[in-house]
Amino acid sequence: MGAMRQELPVTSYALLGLLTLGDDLTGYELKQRAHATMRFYWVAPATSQVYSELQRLAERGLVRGSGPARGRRYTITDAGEQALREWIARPAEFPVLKHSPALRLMVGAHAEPGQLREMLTAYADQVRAARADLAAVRASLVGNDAPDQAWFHPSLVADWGLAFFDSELAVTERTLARLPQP
Amino acid sequence: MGAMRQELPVTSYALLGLLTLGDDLTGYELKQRAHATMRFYWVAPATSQVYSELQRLAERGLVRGSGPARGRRYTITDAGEQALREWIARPAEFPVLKHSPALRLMVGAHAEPGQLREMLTAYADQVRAARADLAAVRASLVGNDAPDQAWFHPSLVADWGLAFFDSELAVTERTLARLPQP
DNA sequence: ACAGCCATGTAACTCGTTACATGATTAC
DNA sequence: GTAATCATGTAACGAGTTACATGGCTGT
Repeated sequence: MGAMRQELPVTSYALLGLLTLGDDLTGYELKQRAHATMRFYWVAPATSQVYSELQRLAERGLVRGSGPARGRRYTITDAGEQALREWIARPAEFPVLKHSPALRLMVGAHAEPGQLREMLTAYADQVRAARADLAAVRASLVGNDAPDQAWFHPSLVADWGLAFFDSELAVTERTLARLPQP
Repeated sequence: MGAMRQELPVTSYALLGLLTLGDDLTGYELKQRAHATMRFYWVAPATSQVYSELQRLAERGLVRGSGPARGRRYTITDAGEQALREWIARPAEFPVLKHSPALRLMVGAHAEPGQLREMLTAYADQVRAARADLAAVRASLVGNDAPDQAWFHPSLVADWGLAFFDSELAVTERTLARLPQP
């Protein structure tokens, strides 16, 4: 019967991907996991979206829910794994960055003196906090992150994120040093 | 006459900010400028959105259009500059990254061998191309980028973007080296 | 008993996109 | 003359958000 191969947004594949790591999840747990890990290099969808996305994936036959309506656990199906493999093979979109501190810096000529310094130091603090969160995630993968183990690819991505945060910190400090001193 | 201080999305301020650099622009030119510069750290809005955004900004009194309907040029108003200053002073949102290559890497366990290498080398090429585009923008600012000159802040942002691309390139290569060799 | 977390959804809305339409001007 | 670029929009749509509603379970 017809494959009903409608296009799905990337976030659908992201959630589908989370279901391939570890075991079956409820919608609630999936939302938690997305927030804990995926938010560092993709957006973490709103709670309501996780549920509607799961329904759509179930309609498409890419996940299967089992158990009572409350506490129902979702598993990726063979068709889901197939769809995921096809998505991986497609050319990757170029990353989209929405960098509000940089945007503010661009119009910094209109800021009061000192405002940019404040903004950048606050940003550096946020980056350090995010980096610490991600470092904790990365630490939890240690011991199972060899090339033939389950957390190999997730740990590659976590390291990527850590490098991004390190780069952001370095640039922020370099930029602070280039601003007119108070 | 109440201030009609409705919230605006960040993209509105981004476009408003572009109008403070250089001279008045038509919608068409604004779209070009956004694509040439802003896309590196914010999304470049679709053409149609630029026009509707300009209409909204005009309704709010933040920009003023003058001239015939065709070729009309928009200037930021005093109220617009005020709104921009207030926006700069607000706490900056944490950057949002939608990193499709990293997302694919996360589920790399389901990819055919070699697929990840292909994806990452293709990504590195894209990054190099984007970096070259941005480097050209940066070069055009040289000579007017001292702290008291017009392109000081834009050049800070351009350098930020170049550092981001350099970091991405380095991480991509490091990740390639960690993948099982073919 | 009450707070907080677990768990699932609906409704309304905004942002931003693609596809399309239209026509003028410029380059070759 | 015809292709490309300049220039401005409308319409339909989709993704994703916030606000809200509902109720069970758990710890204190």
